[in-house]
Amino acid sequence: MPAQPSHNPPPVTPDPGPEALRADARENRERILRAAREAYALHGIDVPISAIARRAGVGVATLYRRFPTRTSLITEAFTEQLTECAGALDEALEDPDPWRGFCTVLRKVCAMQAADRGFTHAFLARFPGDTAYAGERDRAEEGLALLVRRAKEAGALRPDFDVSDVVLTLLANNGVANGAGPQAAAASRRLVGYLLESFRAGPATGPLPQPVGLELDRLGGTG
Amino acid sequence: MPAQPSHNPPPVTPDPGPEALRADARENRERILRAAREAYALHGIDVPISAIARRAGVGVATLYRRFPTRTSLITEAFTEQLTECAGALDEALEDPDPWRGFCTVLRKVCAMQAADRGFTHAFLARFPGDTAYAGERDRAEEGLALLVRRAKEAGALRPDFDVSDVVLTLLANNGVANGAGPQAAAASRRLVGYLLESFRAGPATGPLPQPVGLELDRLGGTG
DNA sequence: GGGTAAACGGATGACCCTCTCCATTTAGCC
DNA sequence: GGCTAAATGGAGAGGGTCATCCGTTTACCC
Repeated sequence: MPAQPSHNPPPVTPDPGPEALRADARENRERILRAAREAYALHGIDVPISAIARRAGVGVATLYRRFPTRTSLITEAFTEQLTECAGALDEALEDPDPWRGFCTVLRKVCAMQAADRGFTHAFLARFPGDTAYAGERDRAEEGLALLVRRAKEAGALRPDFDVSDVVLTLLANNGVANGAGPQAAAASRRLVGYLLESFRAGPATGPLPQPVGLELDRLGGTG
Repeated sequence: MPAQPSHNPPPVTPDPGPEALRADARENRERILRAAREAYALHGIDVPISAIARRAGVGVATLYRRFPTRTSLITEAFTEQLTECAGALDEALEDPDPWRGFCTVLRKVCAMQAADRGFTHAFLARFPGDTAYAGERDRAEEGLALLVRRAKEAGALRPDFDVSDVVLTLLANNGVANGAGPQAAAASRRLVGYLLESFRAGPATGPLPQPVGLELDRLGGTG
């Protein structure tokens, strides 16, 4: 649907969208995102913008024209992984064995956390006034609650497990992923192994400390 | 043993030690340490030196005269807590029930982590070329290994538990402590509750992922 | 009380990071 | 091939932190 040639005035070009860009600009946009993902995965979320620009082979101004603020770049860079997480949850929900689905999704997301230094930061960080992920997050919370309920009803997940314990797991895994250096992946696997054993319904488990109402959006690094 | 009055030349005054300071200087030194501990506990280890100096009511230069580098201040500020940890371990070793001692020391150290934002950072951070804690650390590793062996021999700790799983626990707890904000303490308690259940020797536990040889001194934040 | 060396603190330099400006280059269309 | 608007990139403003310098103040000893 080609537009009228002479005047088709978008009010203030609020967000042209990547498709409306000139070919070279779109190419550069992709290069920037790739460079950002690599840099975040390797060095965490604190890498300077200039380093990303250098890695992408573009000037700083180019980066800023495409991603006006630091957080907009981070948001965009991790959308792919967030989608992957959502996909893992969907798969888990389709598994006829809810406990297996539960284990699989936790293992998968934790492995992603361990493989990418920046991912967790982006995943858990509070983006000031940001609603970019809100939709995904709500959907994830619903799906998670459903999965947990099913696993409990199947008698495989302990009854005093709380949905917020998933967030607890992610936070704990985050600590391991960020702290264990080159052994992050292996350490994360072992932690998740321990926790899943704990989560499994068993004969004689004593009372746990109270669950905490951790929510995905109330988490955040240093605030 | 008073020194000769006129000439008793220490080569380059390598480290006068806090006792040799003038009264006001020693007072200020204490004020700085107190302010640093407060600030680190509240805001994490990233607070600027100037903020600590302001909180202590001294100038920046005074702080730097006493603690020439940023890390030297951090090291000194957390020595107290490290000593407390070592004490907790000693108590645990004296407990006739090694499993109870094991649980107590893990609970205690994790609670300290959760209560103090900066503590874990300081505890786990790699201090470049630093050997200040080396002695304490070696002693802690020995004691920990002994405690773990006793708890296994008592049949209370699962046989495939590895000493490095203590570090794993600390890292995981660190993630929770840093991520859960105001609920850090409660979240940490719940995590430790789950993990201790997993660590307890039980009838039918499947194989765990391989242990990782995490060591106290090979850990570190972002490297 | 007076002398002296220790201690003090504000100003300052060096460095790094985020984000902007503008002269120059380049892609897309006729 | 030439025109035009989009896109580019380096230089630099602005803000923040670490660490130092030096003129002034203060504690300690006699």
